[in-house]
Amino acid sequence: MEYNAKQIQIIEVAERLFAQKGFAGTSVRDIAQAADVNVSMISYYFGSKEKLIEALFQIRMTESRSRLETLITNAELVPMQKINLLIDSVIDRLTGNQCFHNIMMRETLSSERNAAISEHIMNLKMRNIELMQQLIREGQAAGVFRDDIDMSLMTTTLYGTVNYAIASQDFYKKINNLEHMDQAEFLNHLKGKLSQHLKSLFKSTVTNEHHNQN
Amino acid sequence: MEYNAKQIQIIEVAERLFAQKGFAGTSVRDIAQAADVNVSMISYYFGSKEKLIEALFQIRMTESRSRLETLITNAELVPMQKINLLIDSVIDRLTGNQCFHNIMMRETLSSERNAAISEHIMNLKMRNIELMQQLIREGQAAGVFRDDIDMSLMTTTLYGTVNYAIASQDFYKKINNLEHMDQAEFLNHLKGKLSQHLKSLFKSTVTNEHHNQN
DNA sequence: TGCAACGATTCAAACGTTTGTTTGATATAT
DNA sequence: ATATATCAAACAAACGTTTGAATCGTTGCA
Repeated sequence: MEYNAKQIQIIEVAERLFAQKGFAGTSVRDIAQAADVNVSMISYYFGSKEKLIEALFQIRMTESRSRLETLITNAELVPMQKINLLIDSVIDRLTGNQCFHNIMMRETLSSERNAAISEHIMNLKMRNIELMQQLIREGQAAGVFRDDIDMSLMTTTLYGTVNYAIASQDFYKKINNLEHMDQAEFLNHLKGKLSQHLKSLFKSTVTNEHHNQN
Repeated sequence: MEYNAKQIQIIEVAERLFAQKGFAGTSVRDIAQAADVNVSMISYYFGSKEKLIEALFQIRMTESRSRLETLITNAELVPMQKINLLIDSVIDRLTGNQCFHNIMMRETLSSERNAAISEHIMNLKMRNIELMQQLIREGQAAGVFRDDIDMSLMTTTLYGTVNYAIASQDFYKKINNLEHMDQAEFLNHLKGKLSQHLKSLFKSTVTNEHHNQN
């Protein structure tokens, strides 16, 4: 499915509004006005509001497909370097697509799920955890990673931390007295801090050195 | 502000529905039907749908106030034990009030914020981070914690991990082949895993031993 | 070049529902 | 008898979607 310029314009505006106010909280008239098109264009191009958000997911999901996989699997790096690469990649991906990941988080929080969207999210998570699994196994085979790593909880910490940091960035700004920064400057700062934090967190937990039971 | 039995019934039903479908996605008629009361009772008792969710926040926030503070500050425990107590307390609080924290997460993700609710959330986060700050300072004064701990990112990892784990519990269940468990059994399992995971994560990162720069 | 014909696009208006809230009559309890 | 609680019904506004006429850009033929 390819989309013309006007359709993409509508999708991008809808993405921003869905992130700001939620799917149910955004009316098709809101979207039409912000995208500067007639209300009926949304039904005309997408069929319905529901199909519009499905189109958004379809686009963003195919965009992200296999961007990282080859980079990580092919690089000739030691396992810990690959983990660090993965961490930075997740930080970049989530900070670079805040609106979409905001929407995805909202969908994850919902019980009444759109089937098509649920499957998109499920597929993405499967890919992510398989990638992580592969990296961990590599490190274990090389003898530098511990054998008792809880994979799904490591990914939970990775995505959970970055997601939560982005969601409460206003609070983080206030707490750390960074309100003087503009958005781009602040985001760079946050990315650097997150990268440093998560890398040191993962290093201490994942490597064999200095391992002691609690 | 005290509420009678019927009001509490309405609030609890609303909490469940807001968590399942979002605030905007839940109609007052949904709530009235699920709570088995007439539609007009919501306006009658709370004034409006907006005031209803504010009442929910007011109740849940005052409930949680100063439950933990005294427990932690007064206990005669070593700093690391206090941190572990904090971790378990956060896990208990978030798993025990999934609906409410789901709603709070949704509010955090929103840009168009209700002022009263924003302030409740801000106050809660302030209390949480001050508590963490106090514990960390104690450990540093005792010489067992590192001096360069990023407080706000540690809390981000703590809350982010637990929140994300709860939000994607269905996925976690599927990944770890735990679909045979009933909800209570699974939740216990998840709490145990989270506790173990976060404690080991914090221990390696926070303590002075084996510290090496990356 | 001129023009008819065509499908794709755009629009204001209207459609039928659903929304949050109010009303006014009735029931219950103190 | 007085205040509180409950209800079906009605309210205007907002909702997602459809309609049908108007406009646009391209193509085929004279």
